[in-house]
Amino acid sequence: MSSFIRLLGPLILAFEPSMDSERINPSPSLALSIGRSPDQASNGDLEAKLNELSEENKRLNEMVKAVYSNHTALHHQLMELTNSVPPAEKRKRKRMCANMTGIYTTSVRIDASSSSLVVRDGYHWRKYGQKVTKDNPSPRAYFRCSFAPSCPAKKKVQRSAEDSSVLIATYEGEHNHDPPTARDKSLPCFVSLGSSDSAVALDLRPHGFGSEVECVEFQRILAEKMASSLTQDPSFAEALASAISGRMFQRLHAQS
DNA sequence: CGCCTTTGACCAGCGC
DNA sequence: GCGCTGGTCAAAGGCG
Repeated sequence: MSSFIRLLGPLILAFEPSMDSERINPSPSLALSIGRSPDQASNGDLEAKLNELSEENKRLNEMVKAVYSNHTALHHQLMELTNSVPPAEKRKRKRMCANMTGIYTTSVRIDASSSSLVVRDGYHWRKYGQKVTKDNPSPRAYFRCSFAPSCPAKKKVQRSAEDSSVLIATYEGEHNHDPPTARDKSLPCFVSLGSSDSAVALDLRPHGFGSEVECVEFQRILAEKMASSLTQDPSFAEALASAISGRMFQRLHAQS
């Protein structure tokens, strides 16, 4: 959950609604000229386009504000639920937190029919145990980092009790070595979208990004990955083409 | 042959 | 003290 919020954080910040209308800066690539060259476009047309884009930007800002307020409300609910935990459970959690810093959990959606408990995250893990726990019918698998013998990093993987297609991975301890490959080192997080057999791989190192530069770089890579996945998705391309052609048809219709 | 998973046994902590 | 539960160990066997 925390890693999920951490992932969402930069995105939410990147889309933080702004009340400053001067910051609205429609991309030149969006300024479509239908049926005539940019030289022929009159100031009136450009003004109309600008107004239209401003309106659209305003609508998107409203949507983002709504999403942001929903996120805030959910966060409050989560805090309330956390506070309503029975005292015994509270003590247990407090003890666990005191003894083990750097514990992070993440959920990964997989194929529900798959029995695999593997969460790919770029590291090499060796399974050393499996146990059926009281609160969940599906077994919990215990993994230890096998890349370096002295590495204290561990993880537990278990299917969600509510949704068997979701794997809950709990990471404990820090890796005392670099990720196995140079690619992993330069790419702290990679996200696969679309296919059912894909796994979301997250770098859950407790200290997060080493610097603001790394964070910005991560956001850039994440955006590229998402854009790449979307452009490779035929259904998305089809929807996009449909939206653009619909828009063009509207404009032509309005001009005629 | 080395590395991995599986699985039953064992251990420690906690509540009653 | 006893039973329950979660976490770990280690032997056995599979696989490339």
